Amino acid sequence: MDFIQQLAEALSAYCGLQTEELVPLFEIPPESAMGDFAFPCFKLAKTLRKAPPVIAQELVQTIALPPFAARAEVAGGYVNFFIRPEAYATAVLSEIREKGEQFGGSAMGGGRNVCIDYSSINIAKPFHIGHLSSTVIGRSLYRIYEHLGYNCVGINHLGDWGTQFGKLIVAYQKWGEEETVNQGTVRALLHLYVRFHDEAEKDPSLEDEARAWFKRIEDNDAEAMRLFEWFKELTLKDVGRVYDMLDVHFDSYAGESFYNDKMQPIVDELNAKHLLKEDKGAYIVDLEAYNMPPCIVLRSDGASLYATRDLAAAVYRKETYDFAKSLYVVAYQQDLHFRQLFKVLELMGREWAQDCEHVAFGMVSMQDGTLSTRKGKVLFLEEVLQAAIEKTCATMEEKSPDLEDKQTVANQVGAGALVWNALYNNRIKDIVFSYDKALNFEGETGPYVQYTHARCCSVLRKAGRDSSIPEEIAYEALCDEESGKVIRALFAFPGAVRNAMEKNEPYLVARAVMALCQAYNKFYFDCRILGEKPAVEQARLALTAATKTVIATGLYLVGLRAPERM
RNA sequence: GCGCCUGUAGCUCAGCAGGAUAGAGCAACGGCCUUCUAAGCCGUAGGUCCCGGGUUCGAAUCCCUGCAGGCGCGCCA
Repeated sequence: MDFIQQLAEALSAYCGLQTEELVPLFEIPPESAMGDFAFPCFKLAKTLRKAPPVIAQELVQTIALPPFAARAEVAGGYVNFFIRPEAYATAVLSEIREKGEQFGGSAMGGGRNVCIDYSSINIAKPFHIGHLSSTVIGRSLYRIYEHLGYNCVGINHLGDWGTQFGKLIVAYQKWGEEETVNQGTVRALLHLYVRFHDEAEKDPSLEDEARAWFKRIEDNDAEAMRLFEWFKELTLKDVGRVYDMLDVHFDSYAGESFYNDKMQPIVDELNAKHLLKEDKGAYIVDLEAYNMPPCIVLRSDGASLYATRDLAAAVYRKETYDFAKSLYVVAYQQDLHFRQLFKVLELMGREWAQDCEHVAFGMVSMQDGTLSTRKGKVLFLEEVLQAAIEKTCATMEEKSPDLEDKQTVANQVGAGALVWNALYNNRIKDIVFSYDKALNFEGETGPYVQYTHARCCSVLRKAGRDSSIPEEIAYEALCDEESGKVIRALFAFPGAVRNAMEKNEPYLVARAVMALCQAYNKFYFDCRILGEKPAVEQARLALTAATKTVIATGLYLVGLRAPERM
């Protein structure tokens, strides 16, 4: 698997540069017919004071090719290296045989902790389509970091504090019933919340009542706390259904209320370090020197704010988990907030502020406008999931009516379509939600990948094999164009995983898995597997087993289940 | 007004730590199931890489000026 490393060593002798300097210069040519790896000579032109094509020519004539390389060709200013196909196949399949579903993983994390704040839902508010991004990006990063040897702490930073709970209590006491709320759960709470805002427009005194009730929560008043805890419990139970459907889990549910008693020390510290400044009655950290608006730490009435709470949370996480990295998977709207937060931490002398990162993602909207909880204009994620599952059921009824346990597979594929759709692009892109797109099962979709996995399983099953790769393989049977492309796609997978971690971009893994599926489906169409000569059949089965294993790993890292039949 | 982000095929996007003829999927049109899952495969058509400068042997990619859109900017979270 270290082809580039060895080619670089061979080059090093010629040009005098260190192997490590040469390795990153290598490229994959745009077409496989041009070679497996390319070395552009343009950068050497200056130091060697020769024209790139001349350097390329000399390189080809001078260097001693490692045994796995068939030949090197000059193409303009490039040297193109051709790897012996059987050497390529041997290297890739051997590594997958050894590592199995750990392929693409490593121990680079060294067991260090990574905190990942994701999903972070609001209590008493619906889990709507807009929460999908944070939930699945965070979960995917969790799995990618773990794959690379980190120990992750998944944190659901619950939005369980704020005046909205006062509003909710007022609404419940005026218009709610215990039974209705217990049955309707979050939907019922949402109705109350929406009604509060409608009525408050006519009668502003309701806002005062709400503030008074919230004050009672802050003061730990028994009745207020009972309702507050009840709302919280209802929401977590309700949302738990969606988390189960998505197979998402958390290590901590320490939310906003958890930090109530942890903010004072932060304020004291800011004060002691002379970072706090009084301004119009409020206390702020002036960030003008850093071209940012001030960070408000205390309101003029002395109450704490979002930033205060997040400062306390950041410090708590460092002290509790001693993280190597702390990620916040939150929409890009909060970009300024996080830049301020990290800057204040830095000013407090917390050097680890540089290990904190806002993993921002784009907005989700509907074709007819943005989502608004206050107006009750939301699309419940659970409804979308149900629709996806129903569509999957219908498809299966048509395509594979005899399948056992259709419901389980439908859940996996339906959820898979949504999750894949949310993770297939660069995080920062805005998404206009459409059922047509989210429930598409053809082309570059989750079901396509799951289908390819099931197809591999089917071939192996018919051959009476499992996904293990035999020691002895007729590698020369894997030298055709189609097999070669599958091998190359498998080879590219580990780099994609590392890259995804470094950039906190799950789509890099998704794209690598997609490329593998496309290569395999082409191979499957062009190359007969079962019933070929034994040596050929066995080699192609081994390639199928390797593909199945890597697709399964990729699906896991992105956050989808890998059904064996569908 | 200031700040952050985005602009590539009809649509959704990849490519952007500079490199070889700018790639996928969807939608459209045409083809492939008496052999391993057709949720698949193949083909056709479709592009002033937002405009203009600059850096470079070389720019979709880096820098600057515009234009268009999204988001944010003191007591919400």
